[in-house]
Amino acid sequence: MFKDYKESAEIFKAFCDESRLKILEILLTGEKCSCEMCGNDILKKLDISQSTLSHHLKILVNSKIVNARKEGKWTHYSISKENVDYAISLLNVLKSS
Amino acid sequence: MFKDYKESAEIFKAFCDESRLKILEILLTGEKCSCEMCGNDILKKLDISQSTLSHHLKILVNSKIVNARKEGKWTHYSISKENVDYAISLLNVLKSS
DNA sequence: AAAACATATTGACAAATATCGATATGATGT
DNA sequence: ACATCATATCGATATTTGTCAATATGTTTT
Repeated sequence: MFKDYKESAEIFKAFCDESRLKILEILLTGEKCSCEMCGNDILKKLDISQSTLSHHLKILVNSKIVNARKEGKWTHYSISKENVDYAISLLNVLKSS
Repeated sequence: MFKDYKESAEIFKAFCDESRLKILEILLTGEKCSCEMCGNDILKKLDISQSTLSHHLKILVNSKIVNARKEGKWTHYSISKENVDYAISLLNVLKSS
């Protein structure tokens, strides 16, 4: 059973938007610093503005599925495999009984 | 990688709303016919109206996470473990590399 | 400390979503 | 076939979300 509906719903928000799935897919190739995220290449690939990217990154970090590690000028973003595992464990509950 | 962003996002929509998580939790105890869903007990527990429940059930069925089996007067709802597994497999991708 | 650059926040708006009460639809039992 | 009951749809509204351009903030380099 889910202990905290609000928190669980929050976690899955990470995955229910196309742009965020694309961002996660990019992070799948390894940690990316924000300079790489905002560099024209990736932004162009996503086809969203810099502020929209920032908004989505905030949601991803908020859901704890993405880690943000600040190092001087840049923030480095990476997928939290630990919390992906936690999300998976929540889904696994739905297979019980 | 995600083949179809739109479809994947759709699947995870099942889990990103508190009411839907509560409905899934109820279905976790086994298939429920709509009479049981709409019976006062469950509806009261969810604290939503009948039409709102119907709306959420539609989203759940649409995401394929919930099966709807029509049998005469009633529709029987159950969790599709197969598609929960599919959702899990999508999340597992995020742990690779 | 000023300039340059990266990123977050703000304010505005459109689109999507959650919700309700009322009504329509569709199946069952009489 | 009519009445009843279960559930879906409709129409309305409030809230949330995604998006952008503009601006603010915060870091680095000169």
